[in-house]
Amino acid sequence: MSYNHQTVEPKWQQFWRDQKSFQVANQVEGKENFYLLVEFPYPSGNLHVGHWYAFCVPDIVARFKRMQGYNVLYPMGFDAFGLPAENAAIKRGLDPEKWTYENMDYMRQQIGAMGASFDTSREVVTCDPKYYRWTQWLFLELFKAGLVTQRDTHVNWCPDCKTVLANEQVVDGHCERCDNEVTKKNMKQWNVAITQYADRLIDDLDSLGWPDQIKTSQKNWIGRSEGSEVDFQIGNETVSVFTTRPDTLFGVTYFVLSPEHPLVDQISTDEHRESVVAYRQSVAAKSDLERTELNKDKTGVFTGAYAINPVNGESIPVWIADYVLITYGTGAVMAVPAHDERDHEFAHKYDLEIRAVIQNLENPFAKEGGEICNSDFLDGLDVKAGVEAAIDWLESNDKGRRKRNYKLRDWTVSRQRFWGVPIPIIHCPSCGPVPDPNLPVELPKIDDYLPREDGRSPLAKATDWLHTACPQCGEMGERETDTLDTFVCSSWYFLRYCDPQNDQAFADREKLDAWMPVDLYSGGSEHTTMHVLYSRFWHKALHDLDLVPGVEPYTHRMNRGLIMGPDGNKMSKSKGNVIDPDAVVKELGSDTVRMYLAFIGPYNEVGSYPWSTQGIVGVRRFIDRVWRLREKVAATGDDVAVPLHKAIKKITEDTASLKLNTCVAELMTLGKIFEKTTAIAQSDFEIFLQLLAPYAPHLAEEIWAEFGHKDSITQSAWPVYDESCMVADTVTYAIQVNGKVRGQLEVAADADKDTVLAAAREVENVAKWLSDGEIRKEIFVPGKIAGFVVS
RNA sequence: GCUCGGGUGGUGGAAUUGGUAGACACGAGGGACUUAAAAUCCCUUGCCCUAAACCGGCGUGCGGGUUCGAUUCCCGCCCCGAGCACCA
Repeated sequence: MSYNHQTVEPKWQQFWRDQKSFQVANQVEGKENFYLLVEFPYPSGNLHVGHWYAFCVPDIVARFKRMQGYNVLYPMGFDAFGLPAENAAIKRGLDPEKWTYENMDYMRQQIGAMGASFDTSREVVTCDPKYYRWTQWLFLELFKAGLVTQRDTHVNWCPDCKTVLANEQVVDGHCERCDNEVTKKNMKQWNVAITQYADRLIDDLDSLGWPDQIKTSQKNWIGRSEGSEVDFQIGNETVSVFTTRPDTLFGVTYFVLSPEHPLVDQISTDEHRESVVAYRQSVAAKSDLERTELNKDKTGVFTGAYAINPVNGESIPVWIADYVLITYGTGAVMAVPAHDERDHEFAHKYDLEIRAVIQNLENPFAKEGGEICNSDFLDGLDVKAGVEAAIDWLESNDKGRRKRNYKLRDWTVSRQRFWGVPIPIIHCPSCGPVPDPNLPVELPKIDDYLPREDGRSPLAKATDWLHTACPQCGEMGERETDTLDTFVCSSWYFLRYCDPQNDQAFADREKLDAWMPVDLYSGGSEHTTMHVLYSRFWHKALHDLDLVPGVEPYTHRMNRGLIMGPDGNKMSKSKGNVIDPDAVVKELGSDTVRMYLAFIGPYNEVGSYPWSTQGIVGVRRFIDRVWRLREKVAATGDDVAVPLHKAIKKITEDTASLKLNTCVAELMTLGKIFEKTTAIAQSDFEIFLQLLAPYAPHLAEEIWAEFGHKDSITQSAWPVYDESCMVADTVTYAIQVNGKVRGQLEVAADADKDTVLAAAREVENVAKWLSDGEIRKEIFVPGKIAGFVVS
């Protein structure tokens, strides 16, 4: 009878539920804890192939580690607040809460049908007041520590979502969620001081064994550069500039302020005021995208003012130009057209002086006109050494300050949207912003939750909720109406998994000590400069407040690849190339899908793999073959010790390093060997089933039970290989002449060098090649190569 | 432009302290079983040479180098993907 996954799989899923097979205690005597984390999903309403790839393939590792004797935490939950759920609800005219909870119910079923070994008793739902009470509490801890402030901020505004976005949520000038073009606004917003942690976020990466790709992405995003700050006088005002090239100070020929710089009005002369005002208006009207467009012609106007270069007292013109950004450095730059491409382009256009700096040891700051030059130092002095020398010179003349700058901006966390965590702050006319001690501050029920054009959150419509007394002085105040960015919710959810029911604290410290840091965190590469960066920061901030152990939340982070449609393109409804996992599971089974996804490519590398409707059939054929193999099982069978122990070794090592595709290949190879036997010893086949169990758990359980086992195979101990069982009686040597293989030789495994080489000479084809000349050298690689060099 | 990955059959991919390139799977071709088909099983499958096999030659993006031997190490290019990008 052929294998019927439609009855077998639900049976074992029910068994695991009934037995609470995957509920994990925080401590188990004699077992080491292992925390495996996957990113929890948005409750979008349906699981797609990407979810399967994200949840089921790491599940192989969870099951493997469990059998190896680890106490494994593999939890699941829902990232339930935020724009995706809200926008979907708006589109369908539904209540976001109802929509979200219905979706979660459906997705729980789908996740159950995967057969993944999640500990569902630890489920975390971020829109549940029992959860977001602690999101609010943690937010207030950061507020009290001075890491959260409300202030005027140059923000990214999505006109479609009608809310502020963090820098990380703007992709190439477009909203990360809806892809509309983002505009700039100046608004009073809540900011979290992630920039205070910029250095630690970079430097602590060194201690983590993460892939370089992830580390460098984060470093690029944080964008640290080292240089110095130099003061220029403009009239009575002192304006600092940040420069990475203080060694070019003698080549400064003009000075540029960002159009938004607060001093522009003050320093502009009457003669130039009109053009300055006009220019500032034209810049303000531009979107971020227009302003930063590549190869854009540089523009700017002269203010009429002059600045004094501190190193030589020279008077240089002050311009404003939008290639200088108000959000970086001091919003002002010293322009060195001979040594900076942008300054050069600008100087060329507006006919400003270009002056190169030639540095040598006798006369360090000689000057000379010229075109742009990149190598500025003679006699082997490199730029870095020159910069160091320049900073020394500036400091000895009381002009220099060493300074670091970052591209990273503070994290703007307030959102003008309904479906999020209310910011637990009360604005009091006398006391200012005051934390609300009565947590949770629940999201008010309102009928019209649509976002508004004016930038005010819809929560402002809940007037009863809005007006409340100041917890400090009792005066009537107003609640903050903005909600928190959903990335705040996800910055600590992995902590809550350690202690999900706790109503006294966000998590008990002992339980955090037991589980944290996460041993392996698998997720999508799109979160490298969003969620992963935010949560690292959040964790460090909590650590500084002595709320969590350790400075890093994740020991190892890996980015998974992408499953593409059968045509090689990203799956999308419009392309008609979407694979519905539910349909495939119905046809071929959950074991087949998960094993196929493991087989499709290495999980420890970021790649994109096209789904092959034919390829998955190959995996199903293997499952059917295993099912048929069990009929050959007897008390004793053929000797398969060598391939069996090789397979144990290979699968143990490669599962641990997430090369799951080669493990599936090895299982298939071993399956073929069993097919060639006349009978299979039950003890051998049980080892095979154990190796198979993480990959095809339902099938493995079914046959395991057929053999009379009462306990789940997931509770059995992972097989251990024995090196002595892996030694074959004979080995095959490749025989090379001048590096080319000319023959093969099978000899006893323990044959020594002389024996092998002597026999190798006699191999017919080899002898022919040796007769051409004299043997100059002999090569011997035990067990592999015997070789001769002739000439 | 800077940074980090990567380029292997018709396809997805194996194999690197340098040691028989192409495991495993898909696809393709041939055969067995069958009245027939499906399913299953067996054989072949990098390219060239050959009727076929042996033998031989070529072959891991391109060009050099080191070595008895290079997908692997070194130098110089090309291409693809990802991140950053008017960041001073």
